Amino acid sequence: MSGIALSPDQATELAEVFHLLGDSNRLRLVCACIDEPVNVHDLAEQLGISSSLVSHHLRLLKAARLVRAEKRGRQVFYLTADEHVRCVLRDMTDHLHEEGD
Amino acid sequence: MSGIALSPDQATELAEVFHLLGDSNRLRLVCACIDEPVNVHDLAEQLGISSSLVSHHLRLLKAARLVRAEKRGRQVFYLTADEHVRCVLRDMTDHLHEEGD
DNA sequence: GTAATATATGCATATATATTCACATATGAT
DNA sequence: ATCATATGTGAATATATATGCATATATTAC
Repeated sequence: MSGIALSPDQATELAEVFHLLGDSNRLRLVCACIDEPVNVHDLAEQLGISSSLVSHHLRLLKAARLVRAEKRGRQVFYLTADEHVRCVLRDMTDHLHEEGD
Repeated sequence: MSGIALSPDQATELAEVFHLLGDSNRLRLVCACIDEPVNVHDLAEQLGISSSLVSHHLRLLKAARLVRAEKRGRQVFYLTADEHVRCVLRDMTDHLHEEGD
């Protein structure tokens, strides 16, 4: 048989992570706070989208534990939480440029 | 600033790949033919879904060059094409089991 | 040629989901 | 207390998309 045989459940679990990274805004959010915590307002400004939308996306990312929230005063700082996802993202972004056919 | 600052275009490009992997059936397809070419019928049987649905998904995966098609007689064998994606998938599936909070 | 099998494809549709807007909640300053 | 700022949330909606079904195309066997 060979290959990686994923059970439906395993596939669903893994696919959920990829699905979250499969939206460009969410992907940019995870990448933006991969090195240090960033607050919602700064994330919104950096991406050029509304804080509300950022918040919506962060809620999903947090629920999947891809990011962690850290409250400081009235601001909330977010930080990419999943070490393995961080690895995958660095890996993928490294290869963004060396793509010649 | 730090973090990985993806331009909207870069994010879209990367997100497209993740988006494709973000469906459990497609994810299983890519994983199933990661080691050796597998034909459509076998893929359908292995996943327990229709050949039509497999074909629909393979078309998307092929368009994004995540898989390659290889025709042999009246069968078409598919093979995971993107070396980097293969790496990510092995990496991710390896960590599926060591997930204790 | 016909028949049978393997893939592909176009259409219809139900469902999911990204986004916006309005409003709510929380925190700090005065 | 009020005001301003930061974040979260709920509903509404437009769009995307996974799937099924019918049908088309290709290839082999006869």
